[in-house]
Amino acid sequence: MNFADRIKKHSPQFTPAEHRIADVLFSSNLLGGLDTVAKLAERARVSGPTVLRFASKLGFDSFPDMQGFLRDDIQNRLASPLDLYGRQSSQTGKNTLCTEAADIFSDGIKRTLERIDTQTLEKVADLLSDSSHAVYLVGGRFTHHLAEILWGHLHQLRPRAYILRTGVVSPRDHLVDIGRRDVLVVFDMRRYQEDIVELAEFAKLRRATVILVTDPLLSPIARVANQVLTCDLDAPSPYDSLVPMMAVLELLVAAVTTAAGEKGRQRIVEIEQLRHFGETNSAS
Amino acid sequence: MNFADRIKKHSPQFTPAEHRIADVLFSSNLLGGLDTVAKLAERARVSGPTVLRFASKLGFDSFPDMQGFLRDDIQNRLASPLDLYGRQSSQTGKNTLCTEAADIFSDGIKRTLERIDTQTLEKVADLLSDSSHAVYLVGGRFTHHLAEILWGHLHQLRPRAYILRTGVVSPRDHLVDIGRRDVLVVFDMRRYQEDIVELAEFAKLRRATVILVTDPLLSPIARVANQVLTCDLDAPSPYDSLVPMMAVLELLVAAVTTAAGEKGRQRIVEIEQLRHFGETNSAS
DNA sequence: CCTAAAATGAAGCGTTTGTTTCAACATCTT
DNA sequence: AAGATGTTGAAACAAACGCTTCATTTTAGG
Repeated sequence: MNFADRIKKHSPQFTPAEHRIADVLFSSNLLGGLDTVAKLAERARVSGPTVLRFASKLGFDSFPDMQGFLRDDIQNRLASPLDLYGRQSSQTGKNTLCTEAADIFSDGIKRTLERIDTQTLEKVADLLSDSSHAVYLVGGRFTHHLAEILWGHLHQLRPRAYILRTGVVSPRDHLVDIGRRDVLVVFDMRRYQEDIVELAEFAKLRRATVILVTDPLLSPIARVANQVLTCDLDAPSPYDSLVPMMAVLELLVAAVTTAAGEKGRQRIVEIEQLRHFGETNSAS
Repeated sequence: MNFADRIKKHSPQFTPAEHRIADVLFSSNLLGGLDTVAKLAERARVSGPTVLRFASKLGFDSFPDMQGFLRDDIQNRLASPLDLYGRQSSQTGKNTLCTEAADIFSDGIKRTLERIDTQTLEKVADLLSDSSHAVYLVGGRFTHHLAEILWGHLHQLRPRAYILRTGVVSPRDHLVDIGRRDVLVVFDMRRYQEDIVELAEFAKLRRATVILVTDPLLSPIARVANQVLTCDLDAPSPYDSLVPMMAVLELLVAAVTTAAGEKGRQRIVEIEQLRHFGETNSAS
């Protein structure tokens, strides 16, 4: 139930002063409820305690408690305009799950990419394309695969790009060579894994540059990261979505490709030649 | 000038910690700014003073001053429904790469998901949720990682889901057990790899059901596949994009989660318990 | 490598806040 | 009219807040 409904539900039990508070709230799109008790009381021409009784009558344990609920409510309302557009189009089409999913994904990507500022993107692209230092990549349970994919692209564009895997040599051991001017790219979304956090902290200890790709709740790594890119998680399933993070990844690839320039192109040609050499050798 | 523009205007002068605050604000539709200094600081993983310096850097006399401005700003946004659309105009082609990329990705996803018809989706979801047969997953050079991710989800929802990797046991050898009622999911996009094609043909020979996720140019596997899902490839870089394919993958997860129903939920609980058991055991 | 400058957070301060108590007031009942 | 019931705000209080100071850490330049 949203906040407005909650007020309407209890309005029969309101006293005159409480009705005045409700009026003030409605006339401000409920936003007046985010002010202080004193300010709201003044606007409704009632006293502080009356405002508090109002909040408690709505079933909240405290005034800040009510404000928290109200914030969530308003956040929903700010996010919903897209829902309206989505529902309109879904009436013409048949298949709700697909169109709904498309809207969720599009929305997540748009918000995620809009959040990225040019400066950060350029800085990250520079760091990833500069082959005078090494780049290490690592990710968590699911995000590891994104690290692998970025590695696949990065490897084509520049030398000294390494992926950290759990294997015979542990990621931590692999990082033993990381140094001052090197870069560690970490993909970490919620249920932030301790081992990944430790890894990032170790890299930071070695004074490496840490680039973090995470969700808006921010991995603990954000504290030590030099550059942070946040990606929405909204999915049509109960799980978190990797789609916006994948979009960010490919945006980075695009930026790095540009930044790598001629050097990168030459390297791709070399790799191509090497691959054909291998194929013709093993195929025969 | 609205609040978002004000942040963007000052963002070049931001320190890393301040950038993190900006990220948290944007990812909450700026609503996080109405919280207390301490709460906002905690969410951005910075200290209180940093939040105050952030507010003062934006030109506000105090934090409550900033909140007042922000409340007005949000009220304006609530009054006019054109929210996301209006934001582009306030920037007018500043960071074109990001907005352009967002459009490319959104379009790719929308076209891809609109193409999927309900029948195919349901059939695939049924096949993937039915644990009376085994499900094998495989992918190419890049798409392998998508197969891994789908496996990660599928494994949580049902038994007998296997990923084919190149290792000590080759994918081909691993498939030796595949039978009439089993399912092979293949991710294959252009530069269709021969080994993957052969694998699919082998599975078909064994009369298994083949589900193919590919690009609109269609992998050769489409000839033998029982169900085909096509995904656009348009990326902001010269490479092919995996974003729409990732979207399809997560759509499948959503559909399978629904189809798996109570059985799937029980399995998740079991896995959770097992994981905690392992943690408490190894942590001590 | 070292040093100057910038960035950041811990601790503490004074203020404001939300909250409680209780007396004054209004309204309704008999 | 007098009491009972419900409503309201002034005052006092403890908790939480925003804010300042300053030492520490981090970064950048020679």
